[in-house]
Amino acid sequence: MTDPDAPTPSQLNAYFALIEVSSLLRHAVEKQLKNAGDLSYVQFQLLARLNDLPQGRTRMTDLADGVVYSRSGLTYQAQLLEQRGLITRSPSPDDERGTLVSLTDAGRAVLDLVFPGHLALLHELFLDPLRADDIRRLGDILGRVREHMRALPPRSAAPRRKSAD
Amino acid sequence: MTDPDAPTPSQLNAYFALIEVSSLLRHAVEKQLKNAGDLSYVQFQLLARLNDLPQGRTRMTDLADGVVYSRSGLTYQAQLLEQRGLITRSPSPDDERGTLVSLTDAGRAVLDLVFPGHLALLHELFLDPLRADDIRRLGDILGRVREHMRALPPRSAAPRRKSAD
DNA sequence: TATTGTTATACTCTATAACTATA
DNA sequence: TATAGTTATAGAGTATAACAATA
Repeated sequence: MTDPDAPTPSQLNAYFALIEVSSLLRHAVEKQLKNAGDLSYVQFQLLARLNDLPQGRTRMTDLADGVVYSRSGLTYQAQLLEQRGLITRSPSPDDERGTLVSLTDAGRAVLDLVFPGHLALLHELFLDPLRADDIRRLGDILGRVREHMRALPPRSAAPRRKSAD
Repeated sequence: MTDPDAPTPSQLNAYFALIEVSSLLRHAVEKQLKNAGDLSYVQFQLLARLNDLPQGRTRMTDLADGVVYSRSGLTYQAQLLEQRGLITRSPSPDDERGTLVSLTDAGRAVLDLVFPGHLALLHELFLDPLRADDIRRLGDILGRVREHMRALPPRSAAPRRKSAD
């Protein structure tokens, strides 16, 4: 009755809407990426992230940051991408333990191949029904949540310590 | 240069924030549900949906609605839940082809077991950093996106027609 | 002929732990 | 001793197509 955690209708509404929207969006995007360039969403994220880096390369660990899952999962995806010639991996000169990941021209080509459809879908599903100020506000609010989550002790994407929880 | 689909920084910001927030939230929630009640997120959604129905039961197809994936996927999850005694399946009297799914007492018990932690996490990760009016606004905006998506010809959760795309 | 649901199957992804090597 | 990354392995989830039964 006085459960402090009992969510208000407004809170539930926001939660459910977030879950359903992100889940539908992700599902549709995954399909598009698969069809257009035979990429999984994670692979696309990795390539896109590399593409956004000025130098076009990083260490594995930095690449994984925020893509949320285990080291072995990253290695697995990197292997697939390397086999397809979309990235290269080479030992880091600075730290001999590290691996530098680079986007290849072929990798950039796949991104180019996939991007138009990706953007079209993004508009069709997500952006079109919203006004510019809605979008700003949405980004603002979710941006704050993101900062909050990033600042929390990592429950999920724990670096390597003893998995709390 | 004049690509009509080129997203503005504000649009990109909203998109990336949505993806990261939902993905971190989902990851954390999945972990909690697994630990607290050995439920996958989908299983939780199915049980919760059944729990919200006044009669406590529906047909498979209606249960799948919005949980976004294939019929066989639903059958798979329903099998797991039935094996654990959390739901029952029985032939529908109205339509002999249909299957009625019901939540059992054990199913309700698992939900009760899992709910407190679920809500706590929801607050900790998602709701706490937001003001009440942010949450209202967020639910409003995402609610509109949701309606928009639902109204679109189903690319992903296509009922059964010839899979477009 | 269309629809409901199941089955068989193959594949992708993820996580855990053990391991190598460098710092 | 801690960190970067890989490997081995095992399990969970998903999709496709073929199928049976009913409408």
